[in-house]
Amino acid sequence: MKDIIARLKENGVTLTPQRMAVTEFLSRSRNHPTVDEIHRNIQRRYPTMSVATVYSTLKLLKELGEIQELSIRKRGKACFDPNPGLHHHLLCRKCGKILDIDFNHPSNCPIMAKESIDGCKVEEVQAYLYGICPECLKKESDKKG
Amino acid sequence: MKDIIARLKENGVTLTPQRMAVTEFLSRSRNHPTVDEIHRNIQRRYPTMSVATVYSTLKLLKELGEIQELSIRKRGKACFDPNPGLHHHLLCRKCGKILDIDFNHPSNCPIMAKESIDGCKVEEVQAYLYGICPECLKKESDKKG
DNA sequence: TTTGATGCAAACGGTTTGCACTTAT
DNA sequence: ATAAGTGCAAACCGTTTGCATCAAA
Repeated sequence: MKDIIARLKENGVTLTPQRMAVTEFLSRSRNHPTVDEIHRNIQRRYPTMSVATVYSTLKLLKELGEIQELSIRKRGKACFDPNPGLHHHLLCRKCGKILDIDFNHPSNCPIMAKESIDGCKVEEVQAYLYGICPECLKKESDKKG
Repeated sequence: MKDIIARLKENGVTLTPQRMAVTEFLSRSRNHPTVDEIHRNIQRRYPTMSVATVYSTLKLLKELGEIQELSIRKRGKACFDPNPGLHHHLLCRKCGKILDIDFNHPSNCPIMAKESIDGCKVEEVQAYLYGICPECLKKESDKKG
């Protein structure tokens, strides 16, 4: 969080209150917010905050490699991840939440052979797991007694 | 191809020329076409073919489990896969094509432990590999001499 | 005749764009 | 004075929807 602001400064980015607000909110969030979630939240403090600015800030942060946009969408809306590094995601089919999943593929997994799967050069892998999150699993087992 | 038509018939689906055309075209295609790709192609033979019908047919085929819609998009457009089974995809960052990738995770891969990754129950995995397709790899090595 | 599929056009919703206004250098 | 960022509204574009028309059982 501190570091990201520092890096933005280093990159000559003008740190306006709006950009700070987006950056801060996204850094704190763990639920891969959509544009309107970010926008609505920030509007509580900056009533004039516009969606256009949210979009432009997200674009900026993405280009600087500080955040990432997921390949998948929440009900048709883009969602953003403050962690730009490689990791995977689970989509809970009960509650719709998207959770970060950290795991490494074992060395005998074909996708580790980064040079050749079906003759393709693989540079990055994003796994989307579909299933049920711990919270919803707990609810289920509670119901059963 | 024959089988899918047969299965549709079994399911009591009215096999209109439009539905046949969509089904046929998608079955033959290997490049995960978008709605307008499907539409444009079919319009050559059925000039009155509407996008609405393409959408409704794709929805129908999806619900019957005969095709799948990918989680990712080609320039913002949904793309469809005639293979509804579990497999993965490579997105070529040179030419933008989406290729099918078939591989199985080894048994020591965490995502095979379907009960528990970070406390989540995993039911299905879709891996999106980002890299370079064989065709573009060839072009590259040809250039180098 | 009734049912359901089609085609058109309008509506919808997320995202992008253009432009006037503001702010900081 | 110049350059850059913001906010508003309109435009954009893929998708969905409503409805009149058409075809089949």
